[in-house]
This record gives sequence, structure tokens and C-alpha cells, in this order.
Amino acid sequence: MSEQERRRREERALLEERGVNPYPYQWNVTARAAEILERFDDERHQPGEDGVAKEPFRVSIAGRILSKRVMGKASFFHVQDATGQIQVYIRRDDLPEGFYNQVFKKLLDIGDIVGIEGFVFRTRMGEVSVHAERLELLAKALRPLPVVKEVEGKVYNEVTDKEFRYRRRYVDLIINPEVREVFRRRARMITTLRRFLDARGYLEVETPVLQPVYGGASARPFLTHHNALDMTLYLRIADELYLKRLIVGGFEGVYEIGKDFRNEGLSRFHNPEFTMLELYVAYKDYFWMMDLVEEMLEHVAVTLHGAPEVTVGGRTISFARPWPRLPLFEAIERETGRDLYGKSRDELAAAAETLGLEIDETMGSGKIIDEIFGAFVEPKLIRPTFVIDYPVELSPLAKRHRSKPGLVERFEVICNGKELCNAFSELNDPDDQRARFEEQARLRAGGDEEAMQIDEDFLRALEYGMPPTAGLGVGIDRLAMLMTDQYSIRDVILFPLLRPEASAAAEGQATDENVHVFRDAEGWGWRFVRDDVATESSRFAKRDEALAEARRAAQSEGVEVVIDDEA
RNA sequence: GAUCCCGUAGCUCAGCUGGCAGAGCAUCUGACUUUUAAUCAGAGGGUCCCAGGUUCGAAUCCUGGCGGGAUCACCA
Repeated sequence: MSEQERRRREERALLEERGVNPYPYQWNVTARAAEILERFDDERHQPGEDGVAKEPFRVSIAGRILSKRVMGKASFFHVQDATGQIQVYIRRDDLPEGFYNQVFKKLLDIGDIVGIEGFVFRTRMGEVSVHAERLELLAKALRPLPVVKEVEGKVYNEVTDKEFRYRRRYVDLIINPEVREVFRRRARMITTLRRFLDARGYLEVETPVLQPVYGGASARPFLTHHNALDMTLYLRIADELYLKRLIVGGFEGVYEIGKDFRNEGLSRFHNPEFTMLELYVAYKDYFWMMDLVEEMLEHVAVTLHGAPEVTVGGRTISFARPWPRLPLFEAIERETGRDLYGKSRDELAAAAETLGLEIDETMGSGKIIDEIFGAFVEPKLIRPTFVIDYPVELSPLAKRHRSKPGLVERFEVICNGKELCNAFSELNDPDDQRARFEEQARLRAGGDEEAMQIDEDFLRALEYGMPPTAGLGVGIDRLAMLMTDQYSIRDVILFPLLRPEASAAAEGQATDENVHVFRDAEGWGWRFVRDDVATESSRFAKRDEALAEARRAAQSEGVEVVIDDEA
């Protein structure tokens, strides 16, 4: 514990000795900082010579102390509430005997949460402030807050360490107002989407996150286990198959905004859990859906920015309708000079190799086309663009194109070089769907861990008949990155996934019930203790090898793997 | 998974070719009743990420590890 933390605990004890509860129950807030600054009127509210205003502006506020300037028998400090900061002026002689010298000066710190009653005035230096007549501690902070100072727009001692900010987002939010603004804007964006869809009569629904069969996308899932039923469950990788069941059920427009989980790497565009909007509308096709997406995202941009233009990374991107609609193969031909439509797998592989891409045996034709698109086309598409008509191999849930053999009626919206939306005319022929699933099963047997599972119940639902349907998925986090001008997905997710802190692993969950991975002089190993009988592995040179073995052992024992913070 | 960069006080950071661990803010003591990065005088505070090596001597050099960031790969 640092000196400052020890001191704050002592202060708390001294407060308790004086009969002050460091954690009282409530405070009656009548005004917030931003609103006080806005409403203050010098004519009516500023006290005159006699110290009395025409109309005294009395307030009761609450917030966190962010700075403290003691000048003998009077002090100034800034308090921050949800709306911003306001200065408070406090004088010894306005408060009960001893309070100012013994409590305010000695026992209250930056970071403490306080309530203040008083009247609003403007100081000689011109800052609208609250003249405190009563001050009460509402919560004692035991850890010191990083002190960030700002003068004329220049910020001093700014906390720039990303790890600190992500691991202690609560501190980040206190000291970085622009971070609060990002998440407010994200919330406004989601509200705007919801209102847009509600206004059209679509039903917001919730479908299972825990699924016995996962599907709706190509991705590796997270596994979990249900004890009572003794069964493996998967965290959903997409909502799609359940939402389409609801279209079978007779709802004509359903949507869901929720988390999907994909057991894959992290990057500035990928977090293992992320937010997706999915929408399904009966009797519509992908052309109709393109119109809707344009209208919806233009509306979001205008609502958040007042105009369809959005600035991202110093570049202006317009969401104004209409957006270009570019067939996938045309886009590839435009950028590579090669017409790949209708080409065989081997011809595609040869083309890709002459373009400098590495192709291996396991890659099918759809995969090769996707590689070429990702390398040569996607990064070039900056303004929102519909890329349409994908190869059927890449799209096991999309309906075959009405006129172009080998393709499906599918579009992606690419914006700022990255996929933002994915949509299709939904496949509703149950036999074709079964054939597509079976093809996926073959890929799976061939080692493709991302191939889809056969979902028999979904096929049964289609056999009852699903109307023609248009479906859409929107990556909400990526849309939020665009709408808030953030470079990394971690900056639009409040608590992005990080490796656990070493101390957390050691203090938190380490029990003998689990398989422990450790490191000693001989290398990495694992051990497991049950009924005082220890099982210990031989040593591995690499942590990952020991970890993989430990996982196997843990799975067979039905326990967790714990990485010990030792050696 | 690969490559590069980073890890020093509560925060931001300096510390060169190896030689007593530093600054500003924060904290503590004192002064100061309209200050605002308040000011002035003083004080305390360190697992220099961890382990090993080289060396008379390591925050500094070397190796390995841990954590983070960036780029790439993977991933629609």
C-alpha cells in the first residue's frame, strides 16, 4: 500500500472518530454543474455590495473533488458531476467551528465525493462558482486519483497509458471527459437505431446466447458447460438462425441488438465479444435492404453529427444516400484487371498467386476470392459502398442469385476499408439449406474449424415454410468507431478483453480445485491436487505447451486452468 | 503466431558511452479569506516489471519470461 493510501485510511478513521460517516446514505441533488453554468445570470444572481443577490441562486450539488487550492482561511476546489465541473468557494467562517481547519483542510482529498449546499456567484476572476454554506462527505476515496490539469486547452499529466485506462476504465472515465463523451455518443447511436427500427414496426426480441448448436456465421465458438443437463453449450457467434425461426413463426420484422462471441484473435477491429444488430424483414429482398441500410445509417450520421458527413481519422466520410453498389467481381476486376467470375478453383489459385498472394491446398474457390477481395479491394473502399453478389461457397445461408449462377444475393457494406454490414436475401429452400449445411460439414471434416454445424431444428423450421426474407447484420462497435472517430475497437468498448493482471490470477481464483500452470527452474509445467494426491507434469520449454496439456487435464477433471504467478 | 516499440515515485516523464535513483504535479508540515497548472518555505515517498547472466559495480549491457501498444498474419 502506498503512503498516500495509508494516509487516506487514517483520514477515514479520524473522520469516524469525529462522528462523520465516510459512507452516508444519500444526498439531495438539486442542480448539476453544466446547468448551473448555463443558467447563471449576473444581473439577478450575483450578490451585491451587501452580499445579497436580487434573486439568490441556491443549489445543492454533489460530485467528486478534482482539485483543491487552499489559501489560508478560504479555499477553492473543483467538483465534477455527470455533466462536468464547477468551482466551489469555501470559507472557514461560513462553516461550523473547526470544520474547515480539521475536516476540510486535513481530511478531505482529491477524489473524495462530496455534497455541497450554497449559492452561485461569479468570482473576481470571472468563474461561476458555488459559495459553500454546507459541505458533507458522501464517499471517502482510499486510492489517489491521477491528477490531470488543464490550462488553456493544454493538458498536463494526462494519463496516456492504454493499459491503465482499459484496466481501470472507471478512472479513465473520471479523468478523461472525452472518453465519457465517446460512450454517450455510442449510446445515442444505439438509441437512434432502435427508434428507427421501432418506428417501422419491427419487434425487438431476445434470443438465446447459450446455444446447443451454434451457427449463423463462420467462426470458432466459446464453449461452456451446463451442469444440470450435463451438456456442452456454445456462446452464440450470431443471432441469425433464431431470428429466422421467428420469421417462420409469423413475425414479419424482428431485430436484436446483442453480444456475439467469437473465439478468435484480438485486434483494433476485433474483440472476442462484440455487439451486433441483426434485422430480418419478411417479403423483402436484398435490394430493399440496401435502401433501408442507406437510410438508417444516413439517419444515424445526421442525428449524431447534424450532417451526413463524419470525420474519421482526419478524413471526411459521407453517409449521404445513395451509396455505390458494386458487384464483387467487378470490384475485383477494377482493382486487379482480372475477371474472375466463373473461373475454376485452380484458375483462381493461379490468379491469386500471380497477384502475390499465398494460396494453399486447403483453400476453396470462395476463400481465394475472399483473399483477393480483402487484399486489393476492401482497403480502397472508404465511403460506404455496397459490395454485392458473393460466391455461393462463402455464403451458406444466402439465397442463390436470381440471374447469376454460382452467386448469392448478398451484400456487404464496406466503409473506411472495413466491413460494416452483411446482408442477404435469406435462403428459405430447406433442401438447398440442407445441402449447404452438408457442404459445410464436409469442410468441417476437412479441418475447417469455422465451418458451420448442421442445425436440424433450423432446417425443420424452414420446412414449415419461411417467407421470402431480407436479413441484415451490423457491427455496432465498428459503426461506433466511425461515429465517434476512434481508432481502436477498445476505445468504444467500456471493458475490452485484456489478459488478466498477474496479481488477479494469483490472488483471485487460485485454489487446489484447479489445474495450476507454473514455472520453475526446469521450465513450465502443471500440477493438480485432489485429496492431497498431487499430479505433476514434466516440464515444457514453452508456456503454451504446458498450457495446452494443462487444459486437457483440466477438461478431463472438469476443473479450470489457473496460471500461477510465480517463478 | 511474427516483427518492432514500451515498462523508473500515486500520475506524467528524465536518467547519455555502466559509477550514490531525479524533476513537475500529487502527498505531508508551515504561511496565506476571490484562487484557478494558485503562490511561497520545507519534508517524506522507489521490488527502476520479473528471473538469470556479464561486471569491482547494472535502472542502464546480454538472455529468457511477464504485461502493454503498434504493424502484419489469422479472423468476413
